[in-house]
Amino acid sequence: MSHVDNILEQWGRERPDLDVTSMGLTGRIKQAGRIIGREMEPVFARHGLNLASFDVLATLRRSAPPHQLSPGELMANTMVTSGTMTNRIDQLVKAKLVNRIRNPEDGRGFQIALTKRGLRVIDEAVTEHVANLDRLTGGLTESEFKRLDRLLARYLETLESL
Amino acid sequence: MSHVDNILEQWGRERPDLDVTSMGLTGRIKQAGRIIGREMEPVFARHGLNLASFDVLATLRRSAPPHQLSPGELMANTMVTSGTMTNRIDQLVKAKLVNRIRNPEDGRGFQIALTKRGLRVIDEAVTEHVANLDRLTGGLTESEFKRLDRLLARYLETLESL
DNA sequence: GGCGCTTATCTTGAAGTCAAGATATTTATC
DNA sequence: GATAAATATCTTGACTTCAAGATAAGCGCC
Repeated sequence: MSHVDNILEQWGRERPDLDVTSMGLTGRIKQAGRIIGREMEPVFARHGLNLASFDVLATLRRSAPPHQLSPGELMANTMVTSGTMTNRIDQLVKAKLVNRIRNPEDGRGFQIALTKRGLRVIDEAVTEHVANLDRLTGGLTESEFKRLDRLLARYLETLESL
Repeated sequence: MSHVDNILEQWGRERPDLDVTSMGLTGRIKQAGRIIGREMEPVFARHGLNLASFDVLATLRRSAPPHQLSPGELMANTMVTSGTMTNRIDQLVKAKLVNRIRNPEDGRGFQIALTKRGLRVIDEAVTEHVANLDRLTGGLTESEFKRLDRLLARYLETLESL
């Protein structure tokens, strides 16, 4: 029995006036997200990355060649604040995985570009990351996977239109 | 179309060699978890709490009367480290929502107990929290909700036995 | 062309977390 | 009953994040 079921049972005993059905679904989503996140980290670590740096490098990698984005575009894609992004970029520059390139047409802006090494590192890391995600979803049958994926997509739709 | 679908599409263009199907499902779970977390915060804030303090108070509240647990038990239930728990308890003591009670039978240990005010605050907060979670799942039909919940429980089962 | 407004990025300070180690108490062994 | 091992909790230092504000460069209107 899952951690989440325990919590629901306890609430049922101590606050029987509450209907905690919705807490079950949301709790399971958050719990699954935590476990997935925890299981992702070792793969990143093997390539000298963490979730933060992987996130930035992957965002650059999947953007069209020449795999360059401004800090502002990276912020929008990764949903972190400007301070966080400055910090992340600083580290990646230090690790020689990206370069800051001054934008010649707008002196306020930069382009963040993958270095040759950055491209190699993220390509290797993503390949292994996908294999890891396959492992993390491998306990489901194909039918279960499809139904869960479809229902999650539907749920996200309702969440994102709140 | 969701943020997650965009990411999958980009990977499909830039790394067509990868099968990113599993990234879809895991990405949706993590994204849904993020949104749910973000939407939960304002409710906690209305009661002077954040996710961390709500978590501790709720764990105490749903434990059997007299709603007391040791820091170690709280750590096990909330899955944070000892330093974090000490910090959380300190704040709750300062806010007069819990008391540290020396354990007379084991001088190493404490019991953390809800104060009268703590009990009132968490009871009010949980009631509103559940209503909020109802709102966050209200976009699904009853049938969709049930099927999603069941599949998530099944998926968690596979994850927790990794 | 200059003055203010907007935009892009960085800096600062506060908060929360963790890992590692310190402290204090109990339990076990002799 | 003294000493060692185990246990429970707290302390410290480093790290990441965010919000708010600072800095710097472009843009528009007179």
